[in-house]
Amino acid sequence: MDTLFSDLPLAGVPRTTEGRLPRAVPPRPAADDDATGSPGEAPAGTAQARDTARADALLEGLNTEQREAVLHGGSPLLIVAGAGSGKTRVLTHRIAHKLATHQVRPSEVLAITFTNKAAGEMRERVESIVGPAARSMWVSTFHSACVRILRREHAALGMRSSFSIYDSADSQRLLTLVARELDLDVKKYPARALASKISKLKDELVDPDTYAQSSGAASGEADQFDAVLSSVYTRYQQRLRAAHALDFDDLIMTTVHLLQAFPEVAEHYRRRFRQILVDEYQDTNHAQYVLVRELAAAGEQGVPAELTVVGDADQSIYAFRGATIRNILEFEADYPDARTILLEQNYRSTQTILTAANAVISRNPGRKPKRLWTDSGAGPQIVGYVADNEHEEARFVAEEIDRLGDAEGVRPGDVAVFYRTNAQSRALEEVLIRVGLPYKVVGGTRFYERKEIKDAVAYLRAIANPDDDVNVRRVLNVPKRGLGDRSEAMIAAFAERERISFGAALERADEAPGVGTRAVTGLRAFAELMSGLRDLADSGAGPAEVLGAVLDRTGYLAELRASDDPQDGTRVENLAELHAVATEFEQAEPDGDLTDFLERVSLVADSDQIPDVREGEDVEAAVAAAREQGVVTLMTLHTAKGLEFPVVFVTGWEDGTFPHLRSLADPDELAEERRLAYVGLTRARLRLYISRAAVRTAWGAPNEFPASRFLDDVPEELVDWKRKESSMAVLRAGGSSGWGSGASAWGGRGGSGGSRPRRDLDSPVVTRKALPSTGATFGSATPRPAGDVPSLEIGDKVTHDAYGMGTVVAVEGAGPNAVAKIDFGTDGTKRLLLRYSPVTKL
DNA sequence: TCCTACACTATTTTT
DNA sequence: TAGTGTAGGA
Repeated sequence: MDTLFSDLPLAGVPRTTEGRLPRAVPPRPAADDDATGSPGEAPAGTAQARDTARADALLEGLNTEQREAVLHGGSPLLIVAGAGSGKTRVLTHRIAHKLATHQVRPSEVLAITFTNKAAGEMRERVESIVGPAARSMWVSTFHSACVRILRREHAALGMRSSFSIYDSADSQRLLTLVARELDLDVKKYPARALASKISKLKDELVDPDTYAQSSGAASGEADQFDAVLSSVYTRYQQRLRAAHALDFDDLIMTTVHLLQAFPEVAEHYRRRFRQILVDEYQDTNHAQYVLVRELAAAGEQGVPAELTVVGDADQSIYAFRGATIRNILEFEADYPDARTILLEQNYRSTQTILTAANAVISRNPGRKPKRLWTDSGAGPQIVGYVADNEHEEARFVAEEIDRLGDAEGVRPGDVAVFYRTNAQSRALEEVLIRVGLPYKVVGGTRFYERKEIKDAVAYLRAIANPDDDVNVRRVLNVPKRGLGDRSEAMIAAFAERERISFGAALERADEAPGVGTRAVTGLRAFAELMSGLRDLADSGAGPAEVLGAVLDRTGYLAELRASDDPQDGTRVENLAELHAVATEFEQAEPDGDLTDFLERVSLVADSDQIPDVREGEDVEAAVAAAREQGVVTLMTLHTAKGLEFPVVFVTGWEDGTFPHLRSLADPDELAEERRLAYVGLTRARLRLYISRAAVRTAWGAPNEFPASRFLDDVPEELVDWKRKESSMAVLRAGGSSGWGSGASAWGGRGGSGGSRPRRDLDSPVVTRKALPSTGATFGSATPRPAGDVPSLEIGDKVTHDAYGMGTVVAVEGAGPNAVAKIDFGTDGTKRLLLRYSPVTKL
């Protein structure tokens, strides 16, 4: 359906619109319109007929509401799109329809999403309908759109156009510098906390001056924390400005301020964008809301752009990052003549799944009623499972995937496993490795957050923007070149005194007081290194070449290659990957310079753009398998938003895991957890599994968790429980009383296993014997009795349940606390606490 | 200046 | 447990 017109020549779309509408914006140059290379002008009648046909075809296969959403015009539109209700389709068809009926030209369209991925998909889908003319639309994330505007208007802001973009790690670094400068107690004011406070202020468009006023800091009436925060914020912002840098939140806030401070700039964009669409509107924060409002305001010509927002308050799961459901709930109040269209028909899931999801979400207070439905039938029951611990849970998942493969031809690529926190992936991974199911973990530590990548990128940033203090200082002594804290502090002090940037001070290192001669030599060498690299970049070398020079000339690569730490091998590969990304960039954008590349890197931290080959994995086999069957996808519930899979496992339904412990006390946070559950459930198309573990090991210690309260909300008859109670619950019930006295009933039992200090509930030796639960000894969180710990020596061969064969390379400690360092070959070298590790001496 | 030992902390995170 | 950051010694 989306490719409906992919075979039609569509050059006529923009051409016939030319001059039809009086526009302040000059017609786009022919280059844009001629992109399809179609020669000559089609006869008007034919073109018109064709356009009409095309527009009509865009409505085919849509339900009534979808059709209305595509056709609506003349006032702001809110599309409340339930999960799986075909929202992207509606959005893309709406754009295509506006184009086909000449209500708008491609260059007048601004479509905003939250992820690059979503933007890419939308662009692709519109392009497949409309053709290459779609390329002159702005389809981008909030942040990219803002960068685009800011680069264009940098002069008005007094910034260089190659300004740096700081990600959250960079801003924390800068905040650490600021905190040190202000002599703050780092325990009392951790950079993390300061960063999050400042981020929130920026989300609310509160600049340092305003905050100084409103917090009372300016008049000395603020409490201590606010006063400190105020001065940190002020200083932080000064340093950003001096470094020609903007953090993520600045991108939005500064753009808003720009539009508000320079009416002629605002006017330009208001004239340009006549059709503004915002996806995932429930995830917008205040700053983004104001940005949209500014852009969609009526300009001097008095006609506001047509605004369409799409969202679902029930899928708002980013309140902790400043998103406010308010924006979507109050849309009609914000835009009084707005029209609201509800999309409730779901095209993704079975009715069983939808009923469960509806039931869970309906418990949220203050929610606008909405019920998803489908006409695709009930489908199979949801399968429930209660495991004794997370390893058992993982084993259940793996076995079930395997079984589905045999019984129903389900491929690994059809399956996704969700969990609340990243740490939960470990148990799952261990088992998947063991049973040989190919998988990938989406999210987690992302490519661009790895140390070596950040180092390399820091060099590039420092080259592109010599005043970028944070990045210059980051690489000053990386790799080690004898420039320690002292030298750095001296230069920083000198820079401060001279009111120049750190980078500029470096150039005059010999003038700086207090720097030893040896350090001066090193500093000078570093300054020369940097200016050599800058010359290279200025001479027109592409990002890949500059990157290559960085890695060579700094000795960074050489140092990694010389290292015998196996991790460093991976680092080299990652850098090679970065180089490949740069090369690709050069090919895709021959005109792009270093700044453009850095912008891409800063704004596209999308992990799934980088093929994630795990350590020790046979690359070719993985790729081949992935191509044929796909791989099981592991990710957090947050990451799962917007995706769908035929088979979905939502694991960890325990109070304390999901809903997360930190949310239990706060009704608002609990409501957000519930929405997260809703998001998770509605990802499933056909088969849905929910599972929980009675005992989960979280940061070292096993803990017992009761069943998630959300489970109570899933109607009983929808769930086929394969196992309804944990072994312990059964034991307890059989013992004396039920839940309440469980802990005491088990108190004092722990001593049986030996001298271990232990909690009363992790006596799995007993449990397992008492109840033949589910088979083989599992996982590593099951401590063995002290006598069972194998005594190992260097050189011993061992086998590990997950990692296979290995050789002991080091042993630390003895008895129950013995730790062995074991080389598992391709799986790397691991440090294992033997008491908790399934290691057997051979 | 660099290395090691210890202490601390520990959601979710589209950009 | 594991990863990170800070403090103190060589």
